[in-house]
Amino acid sequence: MVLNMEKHKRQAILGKAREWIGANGFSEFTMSKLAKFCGIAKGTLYNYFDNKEDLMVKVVEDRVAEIHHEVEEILGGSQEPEGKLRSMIRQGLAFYRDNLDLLMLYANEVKIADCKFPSSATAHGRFLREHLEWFMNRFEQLLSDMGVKRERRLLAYFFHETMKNLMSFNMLSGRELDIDRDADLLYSFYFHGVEAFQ
Amino acid sequence: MVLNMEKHKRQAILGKAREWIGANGFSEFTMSKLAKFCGIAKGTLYNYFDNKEDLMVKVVEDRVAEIHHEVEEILGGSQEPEGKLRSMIRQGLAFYRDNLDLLMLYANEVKIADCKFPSSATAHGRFLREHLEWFMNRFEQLLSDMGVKRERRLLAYFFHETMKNLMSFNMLSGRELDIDRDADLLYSFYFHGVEAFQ
Amino acid sequence: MVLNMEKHKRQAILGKAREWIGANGFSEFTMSKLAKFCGIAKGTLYNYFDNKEDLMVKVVEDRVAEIHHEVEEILGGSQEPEGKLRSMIRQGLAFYRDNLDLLMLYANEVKIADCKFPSSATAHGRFLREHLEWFMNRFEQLLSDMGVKRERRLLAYFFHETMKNLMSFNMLSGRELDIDRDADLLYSFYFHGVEAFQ
Amino acid sequence: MVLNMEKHKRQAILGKAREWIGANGFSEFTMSKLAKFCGIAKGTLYNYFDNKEDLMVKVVEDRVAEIHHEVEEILGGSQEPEGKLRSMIRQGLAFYRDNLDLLMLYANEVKIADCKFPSSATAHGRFLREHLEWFMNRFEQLLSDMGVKRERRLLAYFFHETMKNLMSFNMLSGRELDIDRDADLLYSFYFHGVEAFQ
DNA sequence: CATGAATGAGTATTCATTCAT
DNA sequence: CATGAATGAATACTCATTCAT
Repeated sequence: MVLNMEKHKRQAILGKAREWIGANGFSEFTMSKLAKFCGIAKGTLYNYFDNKEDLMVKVVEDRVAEIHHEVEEILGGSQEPEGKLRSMIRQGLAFYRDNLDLLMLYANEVKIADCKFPSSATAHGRFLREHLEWFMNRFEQLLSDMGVKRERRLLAYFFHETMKNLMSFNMLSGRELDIDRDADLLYSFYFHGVEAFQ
Repeated sequence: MVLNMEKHKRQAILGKAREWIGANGFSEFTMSKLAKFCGIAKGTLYNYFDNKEDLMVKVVEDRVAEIHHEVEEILGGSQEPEGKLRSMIRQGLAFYRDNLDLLMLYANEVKIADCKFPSSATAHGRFLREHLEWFMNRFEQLLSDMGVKRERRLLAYFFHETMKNLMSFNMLSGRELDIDRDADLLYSFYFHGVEAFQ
Repeated sequence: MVLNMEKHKRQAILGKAREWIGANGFSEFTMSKLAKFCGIAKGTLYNYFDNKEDLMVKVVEDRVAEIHHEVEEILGGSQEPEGKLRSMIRQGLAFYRDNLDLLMLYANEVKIADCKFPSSATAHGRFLREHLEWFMNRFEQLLSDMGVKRERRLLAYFFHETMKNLMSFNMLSGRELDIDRDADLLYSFYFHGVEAFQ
Repeated sequence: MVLNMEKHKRQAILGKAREWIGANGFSEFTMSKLAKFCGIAKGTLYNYFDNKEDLMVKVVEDRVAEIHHEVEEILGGSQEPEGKLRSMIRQGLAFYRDNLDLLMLYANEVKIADCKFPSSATAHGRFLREHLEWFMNRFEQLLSDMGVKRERRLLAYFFHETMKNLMSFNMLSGRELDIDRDADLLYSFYFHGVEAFQ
């Protein structure tokens, strides 16, 4: 019961946190603001989360679990490889559309610096890198199925980043996301390169 | 002479700043830490730079000028379009190899958040975005020369990002940069897509 | 209740601030010193006041409201003009006796400089000047009732200042305030000038 | 020779300091700004003055000497007392017109607080208070000559302050100083009080 | 003497975290 | 469990003063 209630409240807080970050950006995020936004006391947050880092990990955690699940469904399904690739793209675009803050998190927190000096890495940054690792491992298999012979890991990474790049491009240039059009574009670019646009 | 000394010290501080940022990431960067890292007093920094923002812009400024110059040389040269593309890749890789901290700056400071919340944008972030704008404008011409009919702006952005992606990938996975090999890889991926690796 | 406690502490801090300023003057006043003087942490001050300016305005605000009220009562009453003038003097002296720090605030913060350089004016300085304005407007009426034909505004200002001058004189020369005696003195000087002392 | 040069430069710096303070107000005054305004190095200032306090005393010193001299001339002259009083007023108004910064200095630095806590007093504040003391002593004699029987010291103080009050009033209300008119006004007020304006 | 780079203590302010209620 | 007042270390920045050249 209590645990249940606890879980509920925890989830409610996380939802609010996402909402806030999505609306106001990441660097302005503070515990006070979150508490006020949730309509609870600052101290209460610390009953549910060890600290800000912990909360930030949890903010990401379940949505990353969600991706894991969706990716598993697509890659473990019975479509042709190309169909899977297209599905991956559509799912990725839809996901980032609904979780724009994660895009920012990725941009800001999956830091190269953390690789050189892991001690200074943030917990949520580490978490995101672990997910990236998992994703690349998983995606390499698809590339293998598609007959890709070399550099599968790099290409897996490119896939992950290129999708974010498209979202970033849209944001930076004020272009609207159109999943049908943009999924096609991405597929063409990723599979055939610039050549496809000649 | 004195001016020379001033310039020297200014450059020395900027060098140290780059070193620090390269090693520890951007968001942890403070004036106190830099002062200590330089072995000078906090106040001294303010004899050379108006404020933190100013210093951070200066950290980027001259090297961006350097890129501008090199890019102009390649794109304004007499090579075939494909030759130019290859040269751009080699130049870009070499540049990032020598200026690894700029990679982080880009990752951390060309923020999507700043497009949604421009008020919170930093001066050096704006500076980098302006450079990006310039680069894309310039690169679109090459794509046009290569006969690319559609989505040239997006593809220009992809070029810029893909190069950084390769560098990031190397860092994240501990892979060594090999300009010959990696330039070929990038050319293949960018021009022909994943297909080229089948 | 809680609000009550809050208000209490807020008032306690303001009281301490007045005490400190009364004892040490205004230009030396800092948030650190106040915090230490209150025996609380620096950050705590910011739980009660937005910033130093805000605190300094609040230091003055309620007591100025008090003067407003008392002045209205006297000037709006049914005494003869001369009676009103005498009452004003007694009230003013009593007020400054009980709020010596305000004397310093006036001396230091209703700055002539702020008129020449309004950009550098402080919020509490502006506040005090607005009160002065109000007072002069109000007092001009009394002078009119007394049959004063010319220079009423200047004379209103002289009234305000002369009262402060007496207080300052007492402080500077170690003379004790004696309201009966000093009210008479002021009345004589203000109404009849030096002549009255011949 | 050298001493002469030294004295010359010292005076030049003091002149510049007055000019700066008169133009920009007192609270913004810093050694760096003065050095730049003089076109010399910061360190040079310290060859001529022990510290900022010392410089600020010297800024006042000679002009106060000037007043001393003028006051002596008037009070020691052969005019009738009333003539002397009128001369004092005209001389005072002219002096403050030409040395507006001293008005600010008086307002800000002859602090009541310094009487209660002399340890925190500034050197130039002390200097100004000493001058005030001298002035009051000197002026009391005139009042005596005019047949003033009581409260001569207080009235001397009032004289000093009232003159400043008129200047302040002009500044605060944007009124222009007109020495003929304002000297008459002051004489009437000081000698006959408000009564004279009925 | 003149210089001006270097200093460091000091200023206002923020914010993650704790703890008595 | 919930609260929110209190904390204090940290941040960017200033400026009177010193001292090697």
